[in-house]
Amino acid sequence: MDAEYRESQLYRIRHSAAHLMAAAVLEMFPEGKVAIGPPIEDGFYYDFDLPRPLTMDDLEKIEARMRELIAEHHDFIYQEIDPDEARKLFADQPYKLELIADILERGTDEYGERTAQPVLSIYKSGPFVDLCRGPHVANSKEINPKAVKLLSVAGAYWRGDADRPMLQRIYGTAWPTPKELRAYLKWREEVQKRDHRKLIKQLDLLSFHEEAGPGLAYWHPKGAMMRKIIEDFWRERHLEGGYDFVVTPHLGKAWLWQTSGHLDFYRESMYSPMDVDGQEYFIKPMNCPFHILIYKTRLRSYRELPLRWAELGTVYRYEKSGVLHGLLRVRGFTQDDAHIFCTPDQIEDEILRVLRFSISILNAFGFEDIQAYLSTRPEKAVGEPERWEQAQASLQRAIEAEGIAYEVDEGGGAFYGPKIDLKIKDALGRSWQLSTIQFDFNLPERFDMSYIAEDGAEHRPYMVHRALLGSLERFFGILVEHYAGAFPVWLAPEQARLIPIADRHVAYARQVEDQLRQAHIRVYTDASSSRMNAKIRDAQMQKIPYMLVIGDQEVEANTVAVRLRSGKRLGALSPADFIAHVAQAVAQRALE
RNA sequence: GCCCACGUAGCUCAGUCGGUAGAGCACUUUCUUGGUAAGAAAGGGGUCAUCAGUUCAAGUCUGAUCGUGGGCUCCA
Repeated sequence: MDAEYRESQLYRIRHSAAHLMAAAVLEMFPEGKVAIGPPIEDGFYYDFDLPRPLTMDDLEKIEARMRELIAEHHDFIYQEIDPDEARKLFADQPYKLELIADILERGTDEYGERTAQPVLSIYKSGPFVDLCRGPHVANSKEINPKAVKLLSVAGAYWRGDADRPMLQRIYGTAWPTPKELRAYLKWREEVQKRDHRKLIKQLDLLSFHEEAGPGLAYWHPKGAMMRKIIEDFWRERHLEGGYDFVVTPHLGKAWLWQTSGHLDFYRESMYSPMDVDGQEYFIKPMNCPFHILIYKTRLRSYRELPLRWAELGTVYRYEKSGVLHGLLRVRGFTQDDAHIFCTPDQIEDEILRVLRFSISILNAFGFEDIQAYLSTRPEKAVGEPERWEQAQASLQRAIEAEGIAYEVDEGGGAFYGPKIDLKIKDALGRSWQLSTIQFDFNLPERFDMSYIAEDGAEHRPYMVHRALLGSLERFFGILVEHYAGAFPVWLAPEQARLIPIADRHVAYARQVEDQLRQAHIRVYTDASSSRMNAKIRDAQMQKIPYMLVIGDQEVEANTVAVRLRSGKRLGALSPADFIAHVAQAVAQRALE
């Protein structure tokens, strides 16, 4: 949340709306307890401890009451108070008492942020008084009652702590004008329409099976076709980018995971071990230890570094049941993983190279808006400080050399090394983290990796993990939402559908189909008994880029009548011309 | 994992007060052979997520389990 927003009138409107919502809720539940209620991106929430779960009916009543409160033109009055007054005022509000204690003892405000001076302040608006630092609107008339809407109820832990009570959080949104509210609600609808969980079903791309285990994706022929296209592209680019490929097993003995440290730090996210001949084996949650074993099969010379080893490695992680979410959070997924092993003086070049490589691949998939996040050394960390310094400097210089916008998360790195994450913005303006480029000072140590340097002595190589798309499953889900299922021609699982108007045109359609297939166009003939209109509708709903209508005229002239999914018609083209047209669209990665 | 909600045909959903289940689409068959987003008719299709319980009687009420959704926590 940026500083500009915090200073804005909109922020005040939302914050004040949250207070009025709390007022309405307390009228409904006089014995209810209030927690906190800040503005957030696109709206606000307030957390409550109430005697019963809220329903959508309640929400409507609360919203109606909020509008009345707004219309009553209450002033929001700021007042500083001393601790005793505060404790008295909020005597029956245990969450507020806890906040008061925190503010006084820890010098934090009600959101847990440090403040210069512990100041207790309240805001009064009508009958409702809240412990609050503000800011608020001066009077509720600054809130447009028709630009406020309550959206949902959800559970939320007090202070975000899973060991503390579960509260009920009401989410709402508020905007300067009803028009902006409508635009926001429309955007939310668009988000729902593009939901990949819906689209992968409608477009017959993937499925999940509760009988066979949650969080495990099944790729149908069309989904698998797209995955093949993505993988082929990925491999080709990696060859051009100087990578070699490795392939490693899906499981390994406990020794491997003890050595890597996963069993110490990560065990609760790993699938339970299986007993094989009295030995514990684990399904892999990561590929790195396997790549290291390959590295260690012989002595390595500085002359053969850097090594860049890539693998589409399928890993399994036991994610908690409540966090699974379509393709975006699964338990089995394929990382587009690679590890770079290099010498200290190669680091700078390697990082720049991998960053450029990553950006060019993201661009190819239609993601142009990229931001970088640099995470640096946390308090608890392994590895020599000089190495951290060098690694962080090389990361930062690479980002700056590429001229992409970035933010630094000081101390936000993993204990084993600093990293750059790349986030893209999709067609709806939402950010998704895709690429990650991270140093690892831990594993080379634990596995005692080395190379022989010019001086004839053993040295520890630098190791960089990187994934560009992240996981193929998640990336696929993001692609589906980005394109709303209408994929660019090069990615579309079915690029063209032949639509014979009557049965007598089917034979010619089959002939064209064969011709197009020889040109590697992914094409199918709709030979059903439906009318042409129905066939077109079906192809439209499947978001197929090209519909090729074939009737008497086309058979006669040896052409196809080309319709795009936009509704635009290209007229009659010979099969050869159509092939050339598609080749062009594929080369340009055009949407058409 | 936690809070709340939900789970009915392949899909999207309806099902009132507890009285043995319905629609549209899809599918099959027949008729229709058409010119750029749904031609018509007939037919098949259900252990109402699963397992227990209450009841003369459960899709409907209760509990547990599994799964899904909105969030929270987590994502070294």
